[in-house]
Amino acid sequence: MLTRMFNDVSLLPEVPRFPGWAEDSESEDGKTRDEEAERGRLEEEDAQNAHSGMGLDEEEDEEDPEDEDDGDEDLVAGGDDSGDRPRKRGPKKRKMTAARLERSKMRRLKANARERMRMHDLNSALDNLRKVVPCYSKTQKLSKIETLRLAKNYIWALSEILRSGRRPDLVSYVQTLCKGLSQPTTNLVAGCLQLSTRSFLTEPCQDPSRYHGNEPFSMHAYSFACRSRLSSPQCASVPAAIPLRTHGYCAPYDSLYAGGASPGYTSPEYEGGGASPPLPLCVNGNYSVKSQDGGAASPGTDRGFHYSMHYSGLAGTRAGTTGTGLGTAGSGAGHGIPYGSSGARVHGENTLPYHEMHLHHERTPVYEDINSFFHN
DNA sequence: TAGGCCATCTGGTCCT
DNA sequence: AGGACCAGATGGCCTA
Repeated sequence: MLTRMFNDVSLLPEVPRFPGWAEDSESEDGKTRDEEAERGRLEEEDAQNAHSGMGLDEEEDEEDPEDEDDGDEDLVAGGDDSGDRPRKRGPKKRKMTAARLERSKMRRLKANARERMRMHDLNSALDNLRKVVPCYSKTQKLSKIETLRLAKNYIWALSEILRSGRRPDLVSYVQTLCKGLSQPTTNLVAGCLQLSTRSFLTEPCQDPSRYHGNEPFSMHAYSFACRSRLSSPQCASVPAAIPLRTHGYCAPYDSLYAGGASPGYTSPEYEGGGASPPLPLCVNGNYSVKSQDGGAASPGTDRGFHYSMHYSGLAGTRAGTTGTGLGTAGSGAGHGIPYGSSGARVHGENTLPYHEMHLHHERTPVYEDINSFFHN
């Protein structure tokens, strides 16, 4: 069930795809080609093993020459009914004839293959989960347990935002995300959010008052367009700091409401028409602190390039970019959490080329509910 | 080298 | 009988 849910991307918020993700080339069922190739290879291996008898217990390989005939009617109570020992209860064991042995081997091999596939599915689902939690890296994957913990914290944080109708400040947000995580993962998440670990580990956590804000989700103080990566030619011409919003909602929420659902939001900076899509502005929080200035690392070596808040709000882009009515809607519904002020600011650097931002999720009724909730 | 993480195999249990 | 799921065991790989 969980596996199915994780694999079913339609159940997940819309995720803009990073350039690196394109390599995954997922097939319809969410499996990558590599995984499918690997699966095929393993199945072949199993087929070969079935003939060679690899991976079987030694005792199973022992054959009783007396049982060469089909001994289905030969039953042994408890496996041993000789001597004075009382007969064991339970179903009578059948003698392992050669035929039964062979069938047993085949069953075991098939079960192994199924188990392998099941675990691959589970891992694939975990990979999908890694991509939608706030800290994603292709080069340094979160462990399974850390992924689950972070996901739980992330869900909790989002739920808290929805429940309270207030925006948390960055520090408390990161504290929430990092609750129960290991130190390395905590550092990673903090790095993703461009927050020094020390700045929040020393603070008491979970202060409800941190979810503050008189104007829910107003982003006047926190609107930063991400600086375009110097290495990204598509973004090279984007002004360094363009307010994501001049009024109203913050980036991630904009992306929930975009596509015409957000009355009053038409950022004047991006109202220009024309067929060419606007340059995307993002609020990705990147790990690459060193590349804040002009010394941005090259894409090939930029570790931080993968550490990203990939649910970047595309608030800088005008609504309805794709002409589908969905526009940029939802593509930022996620990590681009509106932070309250705690001195920490989110500086995104990654600006994704427009064509890298795939809108592969339909808007769900949930988004509509959220929309109506915040507009009532 | 110890410890963490992972993939795989395996047997048990439950369900169809 | 067979499949799904689970947990224990085991060995490999990697890193501090």
